[in-house]
Amino acid sequence: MANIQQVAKQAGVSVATVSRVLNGQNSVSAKTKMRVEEAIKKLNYEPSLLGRNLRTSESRLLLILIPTISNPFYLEIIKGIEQVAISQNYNILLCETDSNPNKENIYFDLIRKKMADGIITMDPAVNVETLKKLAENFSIIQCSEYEECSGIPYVTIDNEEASYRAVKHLIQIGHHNIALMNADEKYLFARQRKMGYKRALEENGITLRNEYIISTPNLGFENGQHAMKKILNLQDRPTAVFAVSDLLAIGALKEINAAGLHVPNDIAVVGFDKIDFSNMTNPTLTTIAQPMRKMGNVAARMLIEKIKGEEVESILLDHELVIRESTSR
Amino acid sequence: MANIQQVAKQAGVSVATVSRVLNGQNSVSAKTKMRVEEAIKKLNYEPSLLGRNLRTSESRLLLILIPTISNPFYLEIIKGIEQVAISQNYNILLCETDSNPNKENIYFDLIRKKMADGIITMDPAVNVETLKKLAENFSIIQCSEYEECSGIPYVTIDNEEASYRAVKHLIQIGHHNIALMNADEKYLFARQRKMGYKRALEENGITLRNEYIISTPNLGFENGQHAMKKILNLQDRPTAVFAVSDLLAIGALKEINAAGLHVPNDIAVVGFDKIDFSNMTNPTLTTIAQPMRKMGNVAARMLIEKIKGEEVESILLDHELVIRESTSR
DNA sequence: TATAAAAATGTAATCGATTTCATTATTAAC
DNA sequence: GTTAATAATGAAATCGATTACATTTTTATA
Repeated sequence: MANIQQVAKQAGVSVATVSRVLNGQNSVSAKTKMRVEEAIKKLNYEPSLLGRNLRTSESRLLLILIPTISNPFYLEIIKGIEQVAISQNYNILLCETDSNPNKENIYFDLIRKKMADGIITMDPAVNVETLKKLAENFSIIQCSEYEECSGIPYVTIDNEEASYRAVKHLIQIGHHNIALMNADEKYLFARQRKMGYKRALEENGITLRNEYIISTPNLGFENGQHAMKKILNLQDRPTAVFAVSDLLAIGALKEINAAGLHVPNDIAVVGFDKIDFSNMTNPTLTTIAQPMRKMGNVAARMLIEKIKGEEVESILLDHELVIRESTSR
Repeated sequence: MANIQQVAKQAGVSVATVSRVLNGQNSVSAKTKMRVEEAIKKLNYEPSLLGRNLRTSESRLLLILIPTISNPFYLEIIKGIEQVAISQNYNILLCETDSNPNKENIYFDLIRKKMADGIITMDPAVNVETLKKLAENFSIIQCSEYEECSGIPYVTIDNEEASYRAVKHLIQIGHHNIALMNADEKYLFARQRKMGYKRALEENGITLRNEYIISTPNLGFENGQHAMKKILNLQDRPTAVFAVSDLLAIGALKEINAAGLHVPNDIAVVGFDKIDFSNMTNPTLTTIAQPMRKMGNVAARMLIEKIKGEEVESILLDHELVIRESTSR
């Protein structure tokens, strides 16, 4: 495990010259460059990033905060982030917060202690104040879910509009009794999607029924099952369900099946996200496709710009309604 | 952004003393300790890990190499690793290799350049020689999949036995024509599971039929669909399928359904891994449960021991057959 | 060939912590 | 009240790179 000093000695030059070769500066003569490269090869030298990072005051590490690693929705975003990060010589540290402020704090500490250069958070509902304060001194980008008045740049989709389209689709194929399986309204996206749902109903002269709106604490499969159970027990059973996450929708699918009912004949189902599994269910799931890969790309690009000290603006990306078996007979 | 010098100045002590307070050494008098702590608070000081890491020659970062982030099988292992890592003050860098040597090399470089203290790899089939050489100088543990004669410690399950049990279960419920949906035999686990399959057949006097063994390049959902298509086209269609991964099995389920056949009445299906989704399908999937969480825990513990310079031994963990709807009528 | 300009190289400071060793302050023992 | 032992503190080296600035070498120009 040689260091730069030993390489310099071996090549008969100063450490500065070795460093110049290492960083591809062209103020080194071809001859010395050769000598240095030979020394590097001979000693099997690899420059330590610990030394470099201290000197340059950067870690080239980006933090990604997600509530849970179990929702495939995030995975595709992560891939998108990584793609850009790697190409710009950054690496990513994946941080599962479990929406737990304590766990989140462990990762916040990493940026406070200079072990990370920036944060992409997909879980800003926790610890908003800390996040805001942190954003004053460090580079932070919000991805998918965001805090409205935090002043922290974000990339996301138009949730209200997406939700509106999903519900409108159900109405167009003839449904009037449409349930909304929503997330906890502490999440902005939940509030937005509810608005879209309402707008679609209103525009089509359908009266909103509060008992048709069910809220779940999380976006997991089991939550979908549980919520669906409640829906199936309603007096006037809805003929369609719009779930704000594919996992919820898949849980609903399962529960409807278990009740001996048929999708979409008895109950139509629409999900949200277009995770890979939404195509593996039986029937396949109609859903709103989010441009997850692109969202990741954009978030990473924004963050890196922010780290460089540039101004960045928030961005809304497009979404798409993907009609599949769960809404077509 | 204060540094240790400024804190020392503010508190009227030397940097050594500040460092001692920081690291909780008890050779500091209560009075000075107070003064230092006040200075820290006043200056809002956070010690830089860049400086510390250079001095201590460690990064406290662990690399986790996985072929793809899309298979939930790995996610639970990762959680297990993280649990132990965090508790020991390590952080993990998740590295998706796509089984691509070039991508793998990017991450290998991270350890060569001291930016990581160790590696847990779940994808040793790529770049075996490089891995072996790396293991001479750095701490590496293999998890789940491993290279037999590499001399690198591993934690995994008894794949042959697990496979044997799965197939035996199918035989016990009356099946004789059992297909094996296997992975590419370049993977050790694929070879081992094939052996278990063979042993179960032999012990029960069932003749092995080569056309019943289908091999897929990857463990994805689509591979399962594709392989199942082939199986359904066989002259003498098997009445049961054992797939070496839940994703494959879920793909198979889908395909069987699409063909208008019923699981398990027409064809029984057994998967492998017990990923969360194996319980969300319809019917739910009989599968071999791997102790993923524990495997992650153990791998992390082994790696940290190895980093400390201790000797570590390879470990085999228990597995379990979970019987669900796809094999019970 | 002498001199100025440009290119190549070296010296030493620097990043921000930890830690060894030396020194000073405190306590204990007689 | 000494002296020895112990506790507390500080000075300075160190980890391994980068880089500003100084110096030397080379090239270009007249």
